[in-house]
Amino acid sequence: MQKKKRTANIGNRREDGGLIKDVVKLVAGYPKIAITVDCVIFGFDENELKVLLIRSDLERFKDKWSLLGDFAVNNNEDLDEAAYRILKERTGMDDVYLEQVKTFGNPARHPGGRVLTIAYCSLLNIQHHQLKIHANELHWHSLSTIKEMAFDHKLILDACYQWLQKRIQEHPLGFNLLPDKFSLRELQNLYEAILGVELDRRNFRKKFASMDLLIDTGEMEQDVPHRPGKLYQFDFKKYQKQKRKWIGIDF
Amino acid sequence: MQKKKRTANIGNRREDGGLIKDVVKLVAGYPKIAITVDCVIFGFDENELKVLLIRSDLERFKDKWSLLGDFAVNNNEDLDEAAYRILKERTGMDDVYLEQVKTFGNPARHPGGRVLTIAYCSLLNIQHHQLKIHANELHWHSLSTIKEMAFDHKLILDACYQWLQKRIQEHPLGFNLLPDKFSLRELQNLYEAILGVELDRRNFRKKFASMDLLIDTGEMEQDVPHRPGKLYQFDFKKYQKQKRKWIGIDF
DNA sequence: GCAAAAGTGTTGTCCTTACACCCATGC
DNA sequence: GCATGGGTGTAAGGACAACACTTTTGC
Repeated sequence: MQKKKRTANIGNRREDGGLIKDVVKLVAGYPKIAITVDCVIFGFDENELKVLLIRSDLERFKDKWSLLGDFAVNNNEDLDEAAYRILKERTGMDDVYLEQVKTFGNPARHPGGRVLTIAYCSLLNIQHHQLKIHANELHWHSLSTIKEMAFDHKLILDACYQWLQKRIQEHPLGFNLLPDKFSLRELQNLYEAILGVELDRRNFRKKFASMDLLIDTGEMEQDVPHRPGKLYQFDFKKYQKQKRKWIGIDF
Repeated sequence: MQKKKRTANIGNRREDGGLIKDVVKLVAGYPKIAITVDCVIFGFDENELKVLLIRSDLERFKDKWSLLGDFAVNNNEDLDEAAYRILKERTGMDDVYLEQVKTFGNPARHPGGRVLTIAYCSLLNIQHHQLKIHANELHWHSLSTIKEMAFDHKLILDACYQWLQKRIQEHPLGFNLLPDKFSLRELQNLYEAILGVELDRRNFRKKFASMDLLIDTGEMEQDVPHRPGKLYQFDFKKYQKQKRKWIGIDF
């Protein structure tokens, strides 16, 4: 509002109606700020949703937990690549599911100055992906035990959790949290843990049976102190083929 | 991978186990890049979804259309505020619906160097919000006529359109595209235009009737060459109260 | 044989879909 | 009076919710 004059110069347009030729100079003339990519990494273990955190190493946030992140976009990498790189560097883990969730830019969110953070959400199977790096007390936390965190990381975590709750109902993301082969009970526990509700076992099984996207491996659970359940795999190929567009109005 | 050594310095952690005290210096030491906020502004007119664009004033993109955006986060403003400011500056419009959609960071997306863009989606009623600024041939385009655009703006536009298609089915966003008082026919036209489908009139009306979120204003359409329809308002207050959490699995 | 979880069907209710006729207005 | 869209109801089918008993295994 009081910056009307500024915008005539700062915007990518000129008042004389001519075209801008030197785009490098144009971009160079603009303010720049620091960027981080932070990953909210969810796992599932002991029927609980877990999140992978480290101890903040800022004096300011002593004893507080922090998401895995790093200053990024330094190199010639896309945002998604930056997120993968950070995940790899910080945990030694590879081949994990990653998706961009939201960008956080509150001017006061970092005590060291303006820092923009692009939050990614990651889902992985705790068994398959052993942590290979253990700096900063990197380990898994039950979601329910997390109260305060460094920076605005609690805000980011909450946003990613809400995103997950919604997303898992519409897309088959959840399988990334489970072993390749899983029982229906494990699958149901996963949904119950994420959504925070109890589901009817029969209806749950019927639902997945009717989708016809689970492959019966012929194998059974091992070493369980009760009747073993069948193990299934999710048929990603089939899902890709038959993805359908939902049309409806519901709010 | 080949940057293992670098990350030990670049990451916000230190190998000696000590805590970082000077956070300002820490942030200052990191690479910074330019940020823009770009707005995909949708309107609805003549039963078509429209989007507000300007002519790019970069020689490089001569004659190409561009989203409304600006270099941002210069001031002490949050991202949402920056988006509002840009909208106001570029169009003179105020009080519009705005939501963050996605951040784009491909290293090659701007010819002038690395520029990160946070895309916002905006919905407004073309009648209510008259354009007050007309620089750069700012005007409304039918979505279907837009082929090429400057930068990766077509990609951003497509992402926002997909976002809108999904979002409008789950949230009462659409009313932002309509006048305060609207007929059921207008509402249905809106949904049909956005979703690209035909809907059954009776079922559509029944659906909204059963929601009980439309207030009958008692007024009727004026100057229509046929039987005038009733005019309704959306009951935002009531909606806020009864928002319910959807639990289901569907993919 | 007991504990613990696997596996399985039916019924009622609700939501969705498909479909056709009369009504009010402008011209 | 005719063209145009407004307004309405019903029946069939599909999805979802609620609910209980038998089976298999480990101990």
